[in-house]
Amino acid sequence: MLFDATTKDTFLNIFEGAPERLLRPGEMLIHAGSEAEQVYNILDGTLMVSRIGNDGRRQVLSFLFPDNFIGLTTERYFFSVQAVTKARIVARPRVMLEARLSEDPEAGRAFLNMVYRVLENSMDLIYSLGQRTAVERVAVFLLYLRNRHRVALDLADDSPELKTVALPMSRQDIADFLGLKKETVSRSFTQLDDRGLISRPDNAHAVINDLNGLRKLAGIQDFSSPLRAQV
Amino acid sequence: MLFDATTKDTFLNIFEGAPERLLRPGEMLIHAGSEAEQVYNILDGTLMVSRIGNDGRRQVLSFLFPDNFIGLTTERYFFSVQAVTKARIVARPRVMLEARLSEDPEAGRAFLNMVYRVLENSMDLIYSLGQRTAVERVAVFLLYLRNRHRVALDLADDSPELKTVALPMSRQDIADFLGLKKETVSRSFTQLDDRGLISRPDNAHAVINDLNGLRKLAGIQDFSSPLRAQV
DNA sequence: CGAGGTTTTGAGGCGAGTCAAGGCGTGTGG
DNA sequence: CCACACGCCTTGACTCGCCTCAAAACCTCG
Repeated sequence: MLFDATTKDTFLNIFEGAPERLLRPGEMLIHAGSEAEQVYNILDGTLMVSRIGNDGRRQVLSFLFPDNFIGLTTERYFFSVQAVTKARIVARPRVMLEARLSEDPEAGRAFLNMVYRVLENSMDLIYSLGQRTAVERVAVFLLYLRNRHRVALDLADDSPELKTVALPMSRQDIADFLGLKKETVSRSFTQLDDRGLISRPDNAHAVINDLNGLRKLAGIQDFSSPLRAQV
Repeated sequence: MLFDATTKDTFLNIFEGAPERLLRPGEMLIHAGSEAEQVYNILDGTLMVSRIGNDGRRQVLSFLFPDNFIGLTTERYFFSVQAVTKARIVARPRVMLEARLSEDPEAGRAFLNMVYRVLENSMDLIYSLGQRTAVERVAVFLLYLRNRHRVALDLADDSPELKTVALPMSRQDIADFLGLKKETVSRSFTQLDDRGLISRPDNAHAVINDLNGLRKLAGIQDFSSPLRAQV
């Protein structure tokens, strides 16, 4: 859930009336190392934040969805951003954001809260990569997507709309996010299916049959933190 | 390098004249889930940020050193902080920080920059955990400590003081940081030693004999980003 | 309907984990 | 000042989970 900005944060109003841009699937929006002159907000579609080593290894840092903010850096981007699906975004010069943040303490606070959420999510990912097994990682991944969907549409936790989670990204993308190989991701899905926790109508969707079972497997309600009541 | 605040950031002046507190090795400063009423700055010693699953698995998120800031959250802490060595810290109410940040845009900017550095470092860790092998992780870990030392003392990259890096934390702590088991950490150190990259005068120190070799192994100068010229 | 790409499944290998023993360093008490 | 005990680190032998390489199944789209 890196880089998100839920509940229509105040600072997002800088994007009102901003110029739109369309991205085709796979199109690069930001190359790591480039100057961070623009910041963006997503209107529609799924994007992907990643970092690529010079030997070709790729780590996906986050998936981005509508209303997510892109631009968490100063000067230069230290990550790349790429469209997963066809996407629609709006752009503003970074200076406009900065002006807004320093003139309005309320916007500054909202922005900082958004950054804290990003940080917390990156810690969740660190925990997954460092401590969880392959199946567990895939289980939390599904819950993570479910939760993204939930907050984006502002739904109740038991809303029937959340039974199905969309998987717009490839197995390779998921693998690079979870620190696994695509074959292992595939096998883990199969295993969750065999255990009766999910079913798969097609490659781009997973249906959650046993939410509590998934949560138990994922070890959610962890971290002895009342904050993270559910994911 | 999570949670650091190098180059004496402006906002740190809230800690001038703040009450000191001493921590014994192993002492808890923050329990995950507790209210974030205070923020801290480290004067002396090494601390450790971690998250613990309810099955006992522990992920160390970051090590903290003098001048590092502690308190990146709103409301409640979603991580624990614990002393590694004997440590001296100063504390201020979080509201004092918030007042400072909203009244002085310059402090706000400095604070945000610090948070961006923390984010960038957590991405480095994510890359390590997701993509690197055991020896590679240990190699970057040594370079990471070296760099912490370098910025803390404001030394040149080739300063002879940086030949030796201190390892105040246990092998278990390192293992939980790098997503490995302590035996694997130990074997990786041995391997770096055998390859002639480092030598180990004692358990709490490593001497870097071949900096370029270590960097090459770590795949630093990665991410096609001019920013990260060296670590 | 066929071609190319993606996903799944299978067989075998390897890197890191597990379990266990031995070494080393530190601190304490004789 | 030495002896011993305790905790931590290292090393060894073996296991297992994920990776690698390869083939088959499935989708998508011309």
